[in-house]
Amino acid sequence: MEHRIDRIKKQLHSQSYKLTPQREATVRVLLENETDHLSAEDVYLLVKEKAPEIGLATVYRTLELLSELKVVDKINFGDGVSRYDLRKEGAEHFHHHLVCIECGSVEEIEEDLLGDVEKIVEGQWGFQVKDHRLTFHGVCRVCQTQAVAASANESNS
Amino acid sequence: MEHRIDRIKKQLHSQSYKLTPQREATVRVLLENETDHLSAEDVYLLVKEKAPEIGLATVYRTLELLSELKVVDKINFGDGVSRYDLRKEGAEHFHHHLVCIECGSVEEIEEDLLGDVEKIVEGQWGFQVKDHRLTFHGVCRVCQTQAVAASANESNS
DNA sequence: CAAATTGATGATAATCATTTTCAGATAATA
DNA sequence: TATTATCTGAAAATGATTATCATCAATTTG
Ligand SMILES: [Mn+2]
Ligand SMILES: [Mn+2]
Ligand SMILES: [Zn+2]
Ligand SMILES: [Zn+2]
Repeated sequence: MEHRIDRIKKQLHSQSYKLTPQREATVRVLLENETDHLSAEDVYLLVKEKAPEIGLATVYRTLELLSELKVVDKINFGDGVSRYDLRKEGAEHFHHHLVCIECGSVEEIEEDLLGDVEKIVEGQWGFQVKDHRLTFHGVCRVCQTQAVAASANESNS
Repeated sequence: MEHRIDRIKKQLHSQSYKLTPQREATVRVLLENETDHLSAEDVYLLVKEKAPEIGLATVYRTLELLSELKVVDKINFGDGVSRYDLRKEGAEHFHHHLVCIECGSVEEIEEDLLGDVEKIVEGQWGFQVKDHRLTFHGVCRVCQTQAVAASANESNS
């Protein structure tokens, strides 16, 4: 944890930005909720618990800054809000997401999986890939089992 | 063109929606600008040219309706607006996009390319894929050539 | 046919996420 | 220390989208 904050601190300094207390508190919240996909408002409420005087605008500014530095990725699942997702340390590309259309759960895939596809895109379209966004929409494991159970229930009622 | 409108008309009717003049005008604008990625406001301004009395709210309502019917896909490239993209006729999945980080151009890929990846996701994650969103961020062919030209220019100046 | 119901529309107001403004703090620099 | 640039919180502004509501047109009912 401290190690990752140090890392981010150095990244900020390398562009002559400072790790202010507000920024540090924000980064800590992101690290402590790494598996979630928090909106700016979500982050704001969590940061307020440890730094009650922080303003919402500062949270937005910090998230924007971390986005530029590629510490976080800004992502949009189609509800009206942007969500901020910590990039795994050393990851070249953004990770993928599985969004369940039944229950709304979001699962992550760390594996790249797109190596071959990117080769095709570079070769066939002459497009130099720097990053990607991939989201699958479908039915998660849990909802599949529930659907099976429901239909079984139906057929013997 | 008329053929595709007929198709959409039937799709609407099958859910007991009507193809009103406003809805038809909106669909026509989408068909006539198939390669673009229009925002609701964009669509509104274009529809106004052929049906000046239409209201913005109706355009939003129509786009929402077409979204439900999977006639269009609502997409978000990270600027603050939703864009609406006609789905190719008979296409099972949404097509992919190449967004240039230099010039902002957006290119489309109709080929699916994700068959293998989806097999892995279904097999390894037990996630039943229904649709996907894939966007590559990088440098388009045009900007690559310009970059080469610029650096060549630099080295012999 | 006349009356009643329904669905769709346009104008407007309301909502809500995000950005901007600005005056005051804080930290870096000379 | 004086100067300068950076950062901050509060509040106002912005801009996209949604909700409201009175009206209209088509459809159904009696
Ligand atoms: Mn994620
Ligand atoms: Mn497209
Ligand atoms: Zn689910
Ligand atoms: Zn380009």
